[in-house]
Amino acid sequence: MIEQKIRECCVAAVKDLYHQEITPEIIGFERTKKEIEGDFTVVVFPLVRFARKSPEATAAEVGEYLKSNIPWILHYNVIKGFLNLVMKEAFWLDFLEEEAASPNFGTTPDYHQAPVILEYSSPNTNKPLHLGHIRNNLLGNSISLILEANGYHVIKVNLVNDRGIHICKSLVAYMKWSNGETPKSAGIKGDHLVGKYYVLFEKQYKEEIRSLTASGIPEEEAAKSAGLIVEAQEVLRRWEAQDPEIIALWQTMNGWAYEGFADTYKRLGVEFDKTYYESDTYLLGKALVYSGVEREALIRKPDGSIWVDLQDEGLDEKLLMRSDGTSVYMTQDLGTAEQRYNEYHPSRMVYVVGNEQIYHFDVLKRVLRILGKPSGDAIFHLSYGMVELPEGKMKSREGTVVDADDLMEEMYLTAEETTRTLGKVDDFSDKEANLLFETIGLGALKYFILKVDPKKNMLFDPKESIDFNGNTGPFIQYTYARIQSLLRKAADAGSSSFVPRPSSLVTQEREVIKLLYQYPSIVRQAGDELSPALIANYIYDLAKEYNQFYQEVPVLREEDPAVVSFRLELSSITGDVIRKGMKLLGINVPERM
RNA sequence: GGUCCAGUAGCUCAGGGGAUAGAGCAACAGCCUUCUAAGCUGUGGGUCGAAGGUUCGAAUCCUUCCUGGAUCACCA
Repeated sequence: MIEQKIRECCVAAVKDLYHQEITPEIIGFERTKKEIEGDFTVVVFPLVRFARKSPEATAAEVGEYLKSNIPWILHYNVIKGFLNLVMKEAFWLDFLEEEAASPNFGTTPDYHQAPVILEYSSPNTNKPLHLGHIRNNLLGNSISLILEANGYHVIKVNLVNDRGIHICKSLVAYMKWSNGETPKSAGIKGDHLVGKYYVLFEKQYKEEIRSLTASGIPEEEAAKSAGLIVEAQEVLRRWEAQDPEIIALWQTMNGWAYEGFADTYKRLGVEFDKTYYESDTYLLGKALVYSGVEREALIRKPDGSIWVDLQDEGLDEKLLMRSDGTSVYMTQDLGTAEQRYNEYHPSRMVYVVGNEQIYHFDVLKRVLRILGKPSGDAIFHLSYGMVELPEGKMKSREGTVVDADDLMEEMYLTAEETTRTLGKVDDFSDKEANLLFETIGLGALKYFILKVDPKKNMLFDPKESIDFNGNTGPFIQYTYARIQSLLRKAADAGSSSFVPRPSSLVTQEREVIKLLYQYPSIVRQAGDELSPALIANYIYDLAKEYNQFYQEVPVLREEDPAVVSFRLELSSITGDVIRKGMKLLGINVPERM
């Protein structure tokens, strides 16, 4: 890595020239800005106090030292405290031949012993997936691929929320009003059918509360005493008592939901190594909590409920077990964390969960620590921001939820319309064309979501369809398809595979190579920060740079066959990096579009 | 009220101690007899929420304030 070499050489320069010891980290090292001549820039301001000279003089002396000690440096220039280094072309050409052309470029060989457990998706069986889940799933899927590229063994797990009072609500509604309809008889996707009954319950429940309050009952009391909610609670009791009738219906309706989810996951392109169900895990953690009481790390209140007191740590008291001895979400999460930790001995357990649960994970880690469990330190909550609509947060009650299946279908249709209008598929078979629409539509959606920093909230306006021009998935896909078109034409013309070295590089070639050089460090950084956005923005920069090259520099039209051959090679490598980078985002690229 | 996150061009987003703050969209003006115009080039557009502070240097770090959001359930 040239950066390390240059940093070390700067340390040596300060030692030899100024007889001072410095550490490599204090040196500023970056890519040279585009308008200025140079490939890499050393910021020497931090060195001037050791040199006791002006920034310009320091930069010049260090520059001279670097040039005579690092053979790859051709020359340098100094602007204020910025030492701009120009590398020899051989440096870039060696890089292309020896690194970029390698199939493993940008991936680290498998070297991490302990796996990483990555939990994401975590749907609720009474609601179909919506845009928020899409972000979650795309992030989880992409992060798993990025971690794998960085040499980690990733175990992707899904924890399905398939029990609880909310699930019982859809059961009650179904028993009352369905007349036994099924996804098949209703012609509705399973998860949507279940969701329909959940919504119906909420609607009727609200109606019931309204009529109760109209007859003079306070709202709070009405919400508790309404017949529907009482029924749902009764169903929950029967469920916990394993009532065969309830269990059977519960299994049937959950089965419908899973069939629906499976379709959505498939179209989104996400998958899991293991699926956990809360109905299996909700009792886990109780023993942990009891042992915590015995060790007096937790508090049992007179009514029997168990709490953890985090007030010394600046938080509140938090319930861990109800007074009737039943467990809450936290109890279960304590249990599953321990279970996974003991099963896989992971180096990290990453949870892709929305930022509304920051407090939950904070408490979870603290409680595990209080209980003396090391699993708490392995937990990392990847908290991502919400997807907001122009009018604010998505609310299922107000019908402002953007459904995942609908959105994917819309993207497909928009892709089809745009593509047909442009006349791009006139010579495609139906099958090829449909595949292309899916690739472009889903590519646009995925890129749109993944290009923004996971931590930040993002805005989605359903009225404005996701763009296909500019900083978008289709733009990148188009660039890739263009490259493949060039390569096909060249292959047809029978150009040789021998790639001679060009006598010199034009600016556009050099800029593309410099960006290619960044790729491995971007992949590493994306792995360190668990941020697909870094890959997305990088691939965009690369595609944009390549397009400029493509537009301004002849490839096949070039007369010198050696230059043609080199430019094809550069194009081919760029195409490979675009494909690999997009793959890390879970986005496919088409050979033609 | 406590805690946490965010505020950068009209809009959506990059940049998270270094040079004159960048892209895309939208607007306007160019570029297809030549490798795919889902492209390329150019123009306009900014007191980086505000004020202080640290620093040779601050959009970036610290403090306070303003605005928006999240969260603080015997929900998950």
